[in-house]
Amino acid sequence: MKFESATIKDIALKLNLSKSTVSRALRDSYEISNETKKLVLEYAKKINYRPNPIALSLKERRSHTIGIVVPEFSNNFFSQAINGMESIAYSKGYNVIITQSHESYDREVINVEHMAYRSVDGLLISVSVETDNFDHLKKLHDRRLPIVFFDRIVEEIDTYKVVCDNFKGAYDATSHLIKKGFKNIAHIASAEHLFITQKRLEGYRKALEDHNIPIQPELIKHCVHGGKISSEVEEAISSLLSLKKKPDAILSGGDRITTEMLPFLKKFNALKNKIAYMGFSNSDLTDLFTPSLSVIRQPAFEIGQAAMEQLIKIIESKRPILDFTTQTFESSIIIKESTKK
Amino acid sequence: MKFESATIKDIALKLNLSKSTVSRALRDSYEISNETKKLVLEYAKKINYRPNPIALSLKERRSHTIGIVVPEFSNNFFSQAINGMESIAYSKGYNVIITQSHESYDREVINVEHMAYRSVDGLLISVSVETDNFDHLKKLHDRRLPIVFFDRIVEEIDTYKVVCDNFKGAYDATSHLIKKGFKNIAHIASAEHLFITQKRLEGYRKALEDHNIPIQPELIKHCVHGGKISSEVEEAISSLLSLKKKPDAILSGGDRITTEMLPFLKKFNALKNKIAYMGFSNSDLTDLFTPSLSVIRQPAFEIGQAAMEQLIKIIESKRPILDFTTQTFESSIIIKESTKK
DNA sequence: TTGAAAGCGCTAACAT
DNA sequence: ATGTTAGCGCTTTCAA
Repeated sequence: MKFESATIKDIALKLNLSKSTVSRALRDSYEISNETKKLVLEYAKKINYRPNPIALSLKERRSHTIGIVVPEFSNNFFSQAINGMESIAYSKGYNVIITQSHESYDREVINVEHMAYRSVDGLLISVSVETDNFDHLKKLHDRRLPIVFFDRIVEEIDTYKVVCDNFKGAYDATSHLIKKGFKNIAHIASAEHLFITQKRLEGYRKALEDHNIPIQPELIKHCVHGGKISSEVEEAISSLLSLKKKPDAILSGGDRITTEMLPFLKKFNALKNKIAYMGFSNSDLTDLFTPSLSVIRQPAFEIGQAAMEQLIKIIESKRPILDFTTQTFESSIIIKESTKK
Repeated sequence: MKFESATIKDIALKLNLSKSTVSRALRDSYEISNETKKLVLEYAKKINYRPNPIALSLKERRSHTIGIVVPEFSNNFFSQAINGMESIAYSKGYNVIITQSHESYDREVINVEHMAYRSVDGLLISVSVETDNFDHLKKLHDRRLPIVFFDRIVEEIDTYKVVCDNFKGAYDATSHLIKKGFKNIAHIASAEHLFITQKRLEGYRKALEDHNIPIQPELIKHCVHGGKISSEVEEAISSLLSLKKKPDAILSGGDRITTEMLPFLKKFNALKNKIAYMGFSNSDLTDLFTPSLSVIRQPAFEIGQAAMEQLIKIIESKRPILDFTTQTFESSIIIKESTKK
């Protein structure tokens, strides 16, 4: 089943003009007489002519389309960031196509290549939790495909990056817990190799240090799949809860982990004495939980906007950009009931 | 900044062959000698040659790419449906690009046209809440672009459609409330012109009728933006709550409305006597609310899978399909605390 | 077994 | 002011 539409040739034939004249008339070129323009424009309108963007892309090597690759939409941080990206892109005349890696390295590679070869003008990406090899991105970067990283950035590729101050987010949250009087604070972190995991872990550690609390390695758990697999979160929690010296508070290192851990903690807290918890989360619904959830919230929309702005800057820059910067946003700590002493 | 990659021409030049020979060798044509093939393949591999899909699309009028348009990702129903679609598409060798209409008619038109002209092989769409003119879709449908509707379907366009039994979902939910002993059941519905709104409303009405409860028009509210605007939900609720004869239960007609109404009801219920509530929702988090939320859940993943299967069926069909069917899935009623008497 | 040439839809340099 | 031609990367007749 094919999908046909009118071409310049059709117009040229019908009007007894050459393709180039038609092309020029459509683009309102100064060299075309008003009558001809009018003729062409009218007929084009009549048959609902639309330039074929595929042909245009082939010709111009530009598609005015930007590719976005995120781990998953159901994570609110990403859907909000995407909204920010779209708002900028649309205002600057770009279209946007979006795919999910589903936290799979293989899927990410396929999606990235598909987009690149589909001639997107640039790529905005937050890598999957599995991704610890960056060749697929390096290759494209070396070939001058504009790329901007956000959130889960790739340190070793030199381009614009937009992140949250993950160190500070975790530091502030941990400090808050300490000030509240919690002593045994556990951290359920995401995959170890992720840059943001490392930063958040550092923030957690530093807060403990600064308050002279010894770091207990058994209180630090990693979720290899970033919480995507419920059982890994369950295991992390149950191993924490089976320690001789149980934690009295838990800090989650990622959106997915945060929501996955809630049912387990809720069940546990219903029986025994309370464990406080908080975590990174951009969900809109955290106030509706009982207890309402204390969270570290990232300005996802703004991060998305900034990333898109940087990307378009690269795309539209005449000369190669040399001094790439990393833009850092502040996250905010929102204290609710789940961290009440 | 341009993004260059190796072409058939490069290979031909380097190997002193013609473009056509190289093309054939790459496609393993029988007419090419094994030596030549080997030569070409090796060199192609060496320079990491990839065919340019833009050129291919221009030539073949096929992109092996499917476009998906949904109102918004943050609605779990849609992100789950997308996951179902992807699972089928990938298994059949298609790629997928996704956009959000943000419940805006204008944005939907732009996205749909962008995809169509970007040469997607087919389109999967659930229309925005604002969409009550379908010309943009009819036009493409008339031009033989394969389209499948899911969830928010367009009745008047003849193609495959995949939906939930919205009538039954609302009917069962309302019946449940009635059996629980609620007498004054309100319904906060989505935009009136949407087909699914009508079906859900019908289900609600029919359940009341079947139980000999008179329908009170003042208990039926519509959210023109489908709950996307928090204030419209607030207004609906406060006008319900200011009735002389207040409802004792509320049925929400859409995911977005459901989550938006929760804070208001929670606040209200904290003070006065309880109002029960339930609604359509595919959120993973409804069990974490207090009270845990009774919901009508749709098999979003399966709906997505079915829709994608139908679409690929159209795309790959040699002859035009004449007898289009509408596939209907059952939703399930999950009873939790929010509807306890 | 290989090559030359046309064509997909469009633009642009180069005629006229 | 308009037409001719070449070319973007690829496939595919048609010739050799």
